[in-house]
Amino acid sequence: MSNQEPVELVVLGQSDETAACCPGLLTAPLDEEQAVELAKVFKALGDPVRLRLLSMIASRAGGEVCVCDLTPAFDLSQPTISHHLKLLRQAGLIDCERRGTWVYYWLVPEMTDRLAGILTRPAGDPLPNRTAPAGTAS
Amino acid sequence: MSNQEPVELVVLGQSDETAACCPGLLTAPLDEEQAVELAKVFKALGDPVRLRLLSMIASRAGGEVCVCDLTPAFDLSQPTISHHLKLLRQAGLIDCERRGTWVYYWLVPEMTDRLAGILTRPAGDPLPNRTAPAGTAS
DNA sequence: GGCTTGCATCGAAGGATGTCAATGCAACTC
DNA sequence: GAGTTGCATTGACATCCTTCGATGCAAGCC
Repeated sequence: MSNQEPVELVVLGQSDETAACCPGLLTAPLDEEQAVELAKVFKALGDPVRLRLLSMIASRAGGEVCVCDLTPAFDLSQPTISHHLKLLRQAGLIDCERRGTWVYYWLVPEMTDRLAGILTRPAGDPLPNRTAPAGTAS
Repeated sequence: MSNQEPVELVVLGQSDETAACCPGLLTAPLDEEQAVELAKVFKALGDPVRLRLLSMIASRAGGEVCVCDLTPAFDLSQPTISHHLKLLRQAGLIDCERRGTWVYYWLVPEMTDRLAGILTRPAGDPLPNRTAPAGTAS
């Protein structure tokens, strides 16, 4: 289950040029290819249901959640939840494994770590005091 | 320009209960309302064009970029770029100001900081060694 | 005033996305 | 084996998103 589809994103175990990547979104202009890859991950986070699924999975004590615990938490059909889980998995944010009748999901913390890093600006960045951009115009 | 539409998201200057929010996505299950608000921001990041726009704006030396410098960097029409900038602005990720003929955009670092925080897991989190989930099943 | 330039807004068109009921399939129970 | 349960996949449908050309509007220039 964890390794049957070749579709998974590889923003993580990236190769060479993209590995040099991630000084972060905020320090140098992203090139087209990097942007396309990153956008897939953010798009996966761009839905309330998926965000709640991810947080339910991530905050679970044992680190894993059975789908049977996730589905009833929503007012949505089982196929819909299954679909959202699939998208999160394809984005590399979670992974899963079947154990007997049940399927368990867990967070891939390397991916959220990476996103956090990408959104973090370099240490001594001034935070320009733009509290009042002033009436230069408008 | 910075303050004409009441549409802007307020995931930032949030009020009370949501202010207590943000121990982060990864530590406690998100409630519905938080998820909806957060999803809007991530959705804004879920497009390659917007990611590139954001990174071009964020990584700019002076901290600001004129639209006239952004538009020619893409193979897209001017209205399309304008639309993407609007979405980024509504998400609270950037802001802008008109100066004479030109409009300048800049990053709202508080928002990216907040996102980074949301995606950061608590310090001593074990990073479960799931390198090989083993053949428990599948 | 009239003209030009820079950018936003307005429809419209096509594709992508979220959702569901129906179905398929694996595993467990009898 | 037959039946049941847990989850994924399929196909259909409504909605949303991205993109465009056309247009509007503000600001500077003649």
